[in-house]
Amino acid sequence: MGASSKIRQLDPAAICRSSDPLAVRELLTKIGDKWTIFVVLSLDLLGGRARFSELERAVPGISQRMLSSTLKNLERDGMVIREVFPEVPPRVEYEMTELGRRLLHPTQGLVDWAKENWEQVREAQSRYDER
Amino acid sequence: MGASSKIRQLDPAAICRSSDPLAVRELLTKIGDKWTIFVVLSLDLLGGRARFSELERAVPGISQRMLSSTLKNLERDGMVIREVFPEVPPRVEYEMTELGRRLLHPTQGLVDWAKENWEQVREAQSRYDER
DNA sequence: CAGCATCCAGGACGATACTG
DNA sequence: CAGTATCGTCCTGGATGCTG
Repeated sequence: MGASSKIRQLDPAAICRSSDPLAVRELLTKIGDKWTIFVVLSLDLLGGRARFSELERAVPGISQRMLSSTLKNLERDGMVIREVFPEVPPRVEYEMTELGRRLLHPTQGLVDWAKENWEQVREAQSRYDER
Repeated sequence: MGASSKIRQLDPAAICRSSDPLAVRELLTKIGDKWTIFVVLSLDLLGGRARFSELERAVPGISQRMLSSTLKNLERDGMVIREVFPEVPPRVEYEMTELGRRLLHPTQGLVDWAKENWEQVREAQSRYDER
């Protein structure tokens, strides 16, 4: 991109005008929730395909309720596909879609940023709280 | 850690081990809230420095309460600096720090992703809801 | 195994009113 | 102008127990 180099700015107003005023914020809010990013990263780590219990183990601290709900949202958003095998005991596998995989790049950018800067953030917080 | 270039993967477990298990998620949750990204983008748009009322106008729909609270968090995290001018009527200016500016790149990545993919997400949701 | 149903506590957020 | 205070609502998410 960068064809018209003029529109290289970040324009919140433009964001709000781009088709749907709520679209961007909605997507950002989605992946900003407590578990989505970790589930997405874990699923990718597990080769892009895993079953429920594998994810449960891969994401320490997540409850069944939240894993279930997070996966359901991801499925609804087209990020993962849920496949049920008619077996006993039941087996369910979740696979990342192409759309889901595209989320990995910007996510990685955020994770890197967080890793590189969280210490400075902590220091700033300490300084702030001292007063 | 990180010496071996093999560790180029996204490892949630590694994320959890990197100094503080909650750090990454905490930062992600922060910028995933309802207003932070828009305030950051707007402040950048306004030249990296603006007063309260300018931001209020730049971020449509935000209330004084939320703008105030969002700015306070950003200040605490070292993303912006709050400068009070002892005048009548009072004037307060907020300026982005270097740390805050560093947040812009990954944020832009997310915004781009959201813009490029929200339509596909909508379609997926429609298909899902039809059943 | 892979979940759903229920209950509950805490926080996010909006609306409104007030102030140095 | 740049907030704070207060109130009420909605939603998130944790804990627990039950099921096909």
